[in-house]
Amino acid sequence: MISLTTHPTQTSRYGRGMQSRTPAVRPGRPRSAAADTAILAATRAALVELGWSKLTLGDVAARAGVAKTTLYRRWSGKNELVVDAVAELFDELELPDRGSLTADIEGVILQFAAILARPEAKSGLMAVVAESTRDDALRERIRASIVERQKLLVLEGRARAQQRGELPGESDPEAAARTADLIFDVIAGAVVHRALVSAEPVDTDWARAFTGLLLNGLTASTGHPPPSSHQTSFPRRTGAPRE
Amino acid sequence: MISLTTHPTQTSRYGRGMQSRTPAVRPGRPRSAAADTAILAATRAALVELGWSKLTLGDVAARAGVAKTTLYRRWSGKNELVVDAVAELFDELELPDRGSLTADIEGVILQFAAILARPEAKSGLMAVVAESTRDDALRERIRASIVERQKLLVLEGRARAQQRGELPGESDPEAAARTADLIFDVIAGAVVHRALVSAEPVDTDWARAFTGLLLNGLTASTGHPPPSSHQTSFPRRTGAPRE
DNA sequence: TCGCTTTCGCTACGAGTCGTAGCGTAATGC
DNA sequence: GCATTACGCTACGACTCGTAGCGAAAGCGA
Repeated sequence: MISLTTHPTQTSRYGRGMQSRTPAVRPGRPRSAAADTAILAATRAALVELGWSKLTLGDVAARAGVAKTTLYRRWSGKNELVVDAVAELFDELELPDRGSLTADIEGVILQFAAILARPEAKSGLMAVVAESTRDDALRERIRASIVERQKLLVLEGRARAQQRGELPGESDPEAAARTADLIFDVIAGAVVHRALVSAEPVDTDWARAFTGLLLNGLTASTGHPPPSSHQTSFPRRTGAPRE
Repeated sequence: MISLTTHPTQTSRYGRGMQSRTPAVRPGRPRSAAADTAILAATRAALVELGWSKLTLGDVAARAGVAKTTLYRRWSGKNELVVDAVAELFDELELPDRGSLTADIEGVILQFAAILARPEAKSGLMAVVAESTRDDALRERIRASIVERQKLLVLEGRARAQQRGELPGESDPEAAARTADLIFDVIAGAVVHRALVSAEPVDTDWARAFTGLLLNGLTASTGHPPPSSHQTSFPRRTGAPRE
């Protein structure tokens, strides 16, 4: 929660975390931080009720109890506003140590899917990504506030797996970075495609099958689902399997 | 090429290939098939120049040399029009036999990426997918005219690989279908994510690395260096197609 | 308490888009 | 000829956009 009416906001216009070194205190009336949270919440509510295309800034302003001009003073348009509103949904994304690489991957898949299942994320995220194909500044905003945090989970999970001895250490740092980018695109892309394009649920069964594919590959585990135990061809799972 | 002015179009409004058994010939003046192709081409041109958000139906009509009302008589709105316009881009998608599963996968990845690299596909496809999260009819239209054709390639590639002995035959048809859906989401999702979210090129290097991951899994081949160096605690089922 | 500065709420505005209605005309089949 | 449908064109109300201008409010320092 942001402290209320104490310090100026100035995170919204300049893009989450950018925190460009502007003078800490400016003369004049400070911007209401409460208005920021109200606007972003109103934006998500409007996304749920109306979806991206029918969402208007006038409507958002009315929901937030704020003048339309105030909205335009803080965000340059619909795209930037929705990015910030959706980005807050990803604050809950984290990677608790579940004891094994398999469990960690399954966990992050399900967490990511849980966010994507929310209607305000569905309709908002894809729309701004679509817009970002013609707007470099918007893409950078998305990358900094949403994508980068997801990628960090991949790096964290790999480091943890290497520490456990489940994955070999990396000799070439450049190749390691490429591999991490690849893994990230595969995981995030597959989950998004399953949830939004195929429009089928990302449940534990799917997450388990996907994780098996990711670790063992096609040639090993095609069409041999676990007989009755929910264990794949993997020999061991160290951590306690979340009851 | 569609034959010109001979038979009524009636594919556009009812969705590519649906071909509902309407009376083959209706009384009155038939719809101009030439207008259809002109409108769809104009839509793609407008997507390139303006992008999704700034594309207006009035502009498309003007480009196509057609009255705006004609456009509304054939398509119910922007979404449906763009789906049909983008769907034609996927007509070139096919799966020539490249001799091995590895080569087939790499080939389809690069083909798919080549389509996604075109600006009219970039900005249009993601936008309609975003809209489809709140419009079941639109999602079905996308599925029938775009997604299903991609999925067929996966099935074809697997059948070919099984015939070569590169993949085991499927005993349970239901599990086989689930696996095919999984593979499809992984491939299509990863390519889309790489191209649109990460905004980095899908070149042969990336396609090769991705294919390697897909076939062998993470535990085997992370990175280019010799696979013999570090071995994990996991048993490796390699190479030979287990019957 | 008084200025100074910036934000806020409000109203109003021109510009642009939307989707539809109405009309006369063109193209097909009977 | 007839009936039926598609087409081009014009016009329209409704809506959204993004901005401008204004007076009031909320901070800070003297």
